[in-house]
Amino acid sequence: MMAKSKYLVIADEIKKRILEGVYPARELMPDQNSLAKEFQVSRMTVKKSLDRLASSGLIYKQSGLGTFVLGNIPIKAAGDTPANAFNGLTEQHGAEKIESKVISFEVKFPSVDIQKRLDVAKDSPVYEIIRLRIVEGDPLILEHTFMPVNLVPGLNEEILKSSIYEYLHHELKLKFGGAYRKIRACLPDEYDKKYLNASEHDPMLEFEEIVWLNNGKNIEYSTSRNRFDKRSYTVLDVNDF
Amino acid sequence: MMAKSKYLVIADEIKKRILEGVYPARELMPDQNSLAKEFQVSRMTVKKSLDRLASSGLIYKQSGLGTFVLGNIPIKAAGDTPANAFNGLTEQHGAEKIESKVISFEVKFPSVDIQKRLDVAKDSPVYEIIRLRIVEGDPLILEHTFMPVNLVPGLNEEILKSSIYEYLHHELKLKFGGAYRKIRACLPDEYDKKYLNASEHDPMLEFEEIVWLNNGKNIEYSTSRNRFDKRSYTVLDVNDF
DNA sequence: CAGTGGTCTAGACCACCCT
DNA sequence: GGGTGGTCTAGACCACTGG
Repeated sequence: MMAKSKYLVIADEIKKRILEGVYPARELMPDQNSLAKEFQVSRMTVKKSLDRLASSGLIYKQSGLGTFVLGNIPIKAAGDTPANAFNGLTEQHGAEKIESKVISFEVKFPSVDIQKRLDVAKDSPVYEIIRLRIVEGDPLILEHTFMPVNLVPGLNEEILKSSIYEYLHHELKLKFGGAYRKIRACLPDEYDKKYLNASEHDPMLEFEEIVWLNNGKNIEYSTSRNRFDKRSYTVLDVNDF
Repeated sequence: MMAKSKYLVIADEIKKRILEGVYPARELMPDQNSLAKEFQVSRMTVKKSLDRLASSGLIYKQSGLGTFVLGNIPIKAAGDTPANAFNGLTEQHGAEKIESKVISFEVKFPSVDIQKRLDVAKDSPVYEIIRLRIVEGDPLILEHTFMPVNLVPGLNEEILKSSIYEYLHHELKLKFGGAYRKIRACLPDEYDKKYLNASEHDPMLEFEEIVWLNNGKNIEYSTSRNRFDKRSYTVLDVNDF
């Protein structure tokens, strides 16, 4: 295991100083040369640290002027669910609080749509999984997932009841490369009514996604739904030009 | 104006090669040293180009192995609306296709909530604007916006009918620093029914956001709604560890 | 004008992967 | 071992900002 990079250590330290008010919000913080001298590193390394903080929305750099500390974001709350986050529910809430009920677990040949979305041949089997995720006794999300069998050997109900991501990462040693998600509102269907206690006209928030591995192979296509009053998604957008 | 940086030029060229299939999907592309030699730059510069492409989801780099070209994203479509994009509707659709109807345009003292969200004093006036955005004759989005008057002097109905962003950027020379958005589903209210032709039980997709400038000052707090069947939002998430 | 951040270099060492 | 990408350096030049 490699030691933590200098630029990460420095980024953490600067972040700490910002959060503690050592570098106050809405003011300039020390310039890159001073920081480089203080931390005994080259300016490039300091810049890399600042780039990180800038892309997380904590500071804003302006050539010729300096580096501003930005303020807190008023509508940002601790319970927010970032729309770009890989960690499944289990990591977000902790394994104790979460429970998974397997509604359906089948293997089948993929439909034309699923062939396209997972980039698999028509005779290459896929799992089709429907799971209800329950947080602190409250039914939260209904997941409808497809995964190629050849990429996920040995999947079973026991795993589905705990954490698929855990299995993929630690047992199969797979690494995610990225994901593309679509968020929309929709009407409830029979499953939503049955499992999420949605009434006839409760709006549903739907989350459709494709996840791929670091080798480019698609590992998952899924649609997840939750009741409109249970969950929203957040996005941070940082301007970079 | 500065000339385009080398690393941007190189990133564009590599992107072009990927899209044209010179570097085929799901295969390794040339290593950084070869590219550095080809483009007559240092390896650091090539790496910077590749970092850009990696964070846009086009390639994936793995230490010790090489750089993979990733494939197309199946559910990604040309008409997708990225949840992280600053350009208003006008830029997304082109000024000809879009029309804005001003439902309400007022100046008032901010409520306690708005004081917090815009970080303004209680006696510092704010604009409250309700606009209906119509694309190709179709009512698409109902926007409810608050902006501090002192940051946006001279706002008038004429501007509201065309493009606020245009005014902010080109007339007032303001630059956005970032935005934080929450996406959720909700029930239609009277405005939605009246202006977006939502029926009693049509789910609505709501987009709540705060936008700040590069100096950290909050320029806008708004909630926008569209009918569930008219629009969805997309997010690209790239794994970086 | 001096100071800022952005870019770029040539070279170095490292951890990692495959053989 | 040989090749990959990741990090880091010491220094350089640039464009932009402010006084």
